[in-house]
Amino acid sequence: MNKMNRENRRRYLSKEARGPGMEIKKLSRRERDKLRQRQEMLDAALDLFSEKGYHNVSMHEIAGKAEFAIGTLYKFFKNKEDLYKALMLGLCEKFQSELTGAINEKQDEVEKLRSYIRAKGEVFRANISVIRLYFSEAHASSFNVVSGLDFEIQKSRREFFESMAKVFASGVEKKIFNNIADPFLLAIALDSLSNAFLDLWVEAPDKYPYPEDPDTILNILFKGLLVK
Amino acid sequence: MNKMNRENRRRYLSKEARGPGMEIKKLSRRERDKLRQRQEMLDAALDLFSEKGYHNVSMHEIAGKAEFAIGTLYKFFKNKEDLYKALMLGLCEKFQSELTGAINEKQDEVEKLRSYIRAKGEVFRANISVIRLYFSEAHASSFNVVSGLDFEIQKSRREFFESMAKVFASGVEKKIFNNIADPFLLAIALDSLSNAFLDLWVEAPDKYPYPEDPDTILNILFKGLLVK
Amino acid sequence: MNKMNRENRRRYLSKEARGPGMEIKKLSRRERDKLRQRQEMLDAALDLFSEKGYHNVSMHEIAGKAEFAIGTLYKFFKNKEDLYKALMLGLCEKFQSELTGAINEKQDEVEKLRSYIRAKGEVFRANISVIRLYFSEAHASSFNVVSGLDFEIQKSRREFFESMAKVFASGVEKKIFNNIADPFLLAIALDSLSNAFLDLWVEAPDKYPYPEDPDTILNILFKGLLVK
Amino acid sequence: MNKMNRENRRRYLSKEARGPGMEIKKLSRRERDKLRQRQEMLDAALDLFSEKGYHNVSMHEIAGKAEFAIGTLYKFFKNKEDLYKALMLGLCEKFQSELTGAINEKQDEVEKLRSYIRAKGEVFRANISVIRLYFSEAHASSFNVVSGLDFEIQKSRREFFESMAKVFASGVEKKIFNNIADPFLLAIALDSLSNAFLDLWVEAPDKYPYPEDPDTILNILFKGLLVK
DNA sequence: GATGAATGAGTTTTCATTCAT
DNA sequence: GATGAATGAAAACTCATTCAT
Repeated sequence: MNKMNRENRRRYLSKEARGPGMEIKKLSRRERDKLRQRQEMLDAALDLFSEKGYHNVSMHEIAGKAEFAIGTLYKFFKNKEDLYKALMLGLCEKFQSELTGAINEKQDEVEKLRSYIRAKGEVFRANISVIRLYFSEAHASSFNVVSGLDFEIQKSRREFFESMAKVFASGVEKKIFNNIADPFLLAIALDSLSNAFLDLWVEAPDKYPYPEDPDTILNILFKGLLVK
Repeated sequence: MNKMNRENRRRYLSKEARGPGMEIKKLSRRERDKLRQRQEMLDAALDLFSEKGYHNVSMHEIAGKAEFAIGTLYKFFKNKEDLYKALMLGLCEKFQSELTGAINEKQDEVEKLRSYIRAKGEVFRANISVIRLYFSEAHASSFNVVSGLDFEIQKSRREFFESMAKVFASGVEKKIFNNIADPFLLAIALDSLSNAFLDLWVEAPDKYPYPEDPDTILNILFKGLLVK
Repeated sequence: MNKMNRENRRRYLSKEARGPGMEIKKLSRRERDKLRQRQEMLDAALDLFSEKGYHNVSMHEIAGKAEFAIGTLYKFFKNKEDLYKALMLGLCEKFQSELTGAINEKQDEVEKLRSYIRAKGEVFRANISVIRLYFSEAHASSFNVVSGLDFEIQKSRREFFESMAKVFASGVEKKIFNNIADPFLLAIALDSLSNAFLDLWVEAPDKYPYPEDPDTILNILFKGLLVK
Repeated sequence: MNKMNRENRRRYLSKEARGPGMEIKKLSRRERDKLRQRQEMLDAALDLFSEKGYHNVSMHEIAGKAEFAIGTLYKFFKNKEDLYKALMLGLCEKFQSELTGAINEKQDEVEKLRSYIRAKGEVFRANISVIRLYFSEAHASSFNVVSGLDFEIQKSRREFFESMAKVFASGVEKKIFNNIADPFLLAIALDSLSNAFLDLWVEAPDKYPYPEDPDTILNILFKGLLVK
């Protein structure tokens, strides 16, 4: 069952990741249909979970919204938890890869950070409801709704932090940055700082818009607070 | 939830109930009893929710643990959601007031920040499971398990940030701090930074212990990252 | 849960076993009500199971027939299997005790056997549908619908065979019976022989009525088939 | 269900299908294929039902094990009950015919009975799990899981009893047996007696092995229990 | 006022069966 | 004729909530 799931996931994600090449032709119509159906189910589930939270959405509701019979839903996901995990994992990997892309598309270290902050804002803006869901039910888990979800997600998060830590390390090496803290901690710090701004924005979009200029956030790290 | 915790909680809440001055005398025995009963119910609920999460605890379980009849529980809280809200609100106010206390007990601005960081570590250490519960089910809510919870909690959170913003503002005025960002944003930044360290600690207490020395965190703000 | 069940069962069975003494007064009205309700549920279940078989009866159906809410049914029996076990165990013990009584009420060994055969006919006549249920779903189990049911039932059956074996042994000792086989096997033999007649009767009551005269059955054992 | 069993079954059933004489040639390849497929389905069903019981096996499982599509299964058997009936009927006829064979292969009446008892032990030993299935779900039915199963099975059983009754009648005629009871009842009696021994063996194979020597069972009928 | 028995709507999940390809 | 994806009715069981005692 586990194996099956992993394969489903891989197939799904490879499609996700796949560029617009000609590889799409390799999937038979049957397979493409399945993939589309699966995605329709995930989309329906996402809408409902986002709106009402995991425990307040029934499988019947999801099936109904996706316009499939309940049995069909269970053909694709062995149970509610499995569906939730697939949903979250897919989304996290998508977001992570967008942010990683934002870092990689620039050469200069400072530009990488700016690009990251901008991309993060965009990802949030485009996916608020999902992110709310993530924060409300998946984060800080272990004992959570869906235990086990975290392991894979944390891993991918850790990987992301590592790649951002490399940006800081390289900046320090090039003497662009002062060596004020462990690069990994700096990565965490920048992440949390941008989260804080996003949090404000989520709660009061008008009063606290996410800054257009990434330096609004970066300066908190860049300029020393303490007068020497 | 260990014994110490329960006592802390009780101590706090009796203060809560007491209100300012000697008004305690104004409560009749009847009223005091009710208050005690209510607290016993909340304590039981906290233990269970922390352990298993909101949706995996039944009202019967709570009533059982608190040693009251289910009907009595419903006399005090009109439904499960109401009970959950009351619980969370109480806890948040307690935490907020401990952190406010930590700030107020020092004169010097830098010391206030250090004291805050230390206190936050202690609050977390002493209340992990509650905090996990908060993050997993209450945070980023409004659309959440328990809609409406947020309003009061956000208000008290906002108040706290305001008082921390004053610390930064006053530090700037005294030329202790450079004016690198809006004081409110600095408050948010420090909060999020310490949260990030606590997050690391929660996920891997051994690998990422919460720093003994508050300056480990503060230096990320204090020292400028960017080489001038 | 197990403990609770056992207590329920004991309470139930002691009532079952209890003679018409004054002990009944010891039960509060509350307790008597519970017992009556429980019995109403078991009665409804018995009717339905007998008619349609274990797997073709739903808990809702049982609750409906007994005129209780489904939740109430689950207050009394933790699940469908538990209900079935309680039902079967109660019936088996009741039957066993009737047969044991039939044996004990006579002094003479041959009379004991006759009394047993008569009593068995009566028990069957009065409880066909139950017995059909027993044969169809509980017997020859181990891998059956309700594994574990057997242990207690087999035990009580074994005990019954032992007491019948004693009748044969005592008959042999008194030189009433020839020592043609192990008394336990003779008990088994008589049981199976009477079962065979009952089987015939069940399948074609008119063509093969269960014999009025117990000797019709007994003679198959009593008189030697083989010409010496 | 071991390999030997499957082969036995196949051998038997091909005979079944063949019918008497060389009619096998009359079946077209198409028809022979169908018959083989049908048998493969029944074999798979038998294995699964024996292992888990009627209600715990799904049609999909059966189709899967038989390596046919579910639709194909439904081409052969109009529903699950129909499949079950066909399976049981086939098995009963097989067993009945083996026992009839055992009787017919001897001349002497006493030897016929001995041969029957031995054969019955062998049939049981080789088919316990099926027999358990039969006892647990099919026996004493009509009102059972699968109503209607019984009619044909009872008919074949009746036929068998008739042929055994003839053995007793003929023995009486030859003055080998005393005329202690109706020959049909004697047939029933011997059947039930051997069942009882098999029952003991099924429940405790070590404690109550089915007797090597058929006379252990026969003597209960042969020798008179009652002292004259 | 306290109690806890009773309620029944609602949840997840399974599986026999159909029918378009 | 074979296939197996899709269906949806139905089952077991839970639990927030009510209300008669």
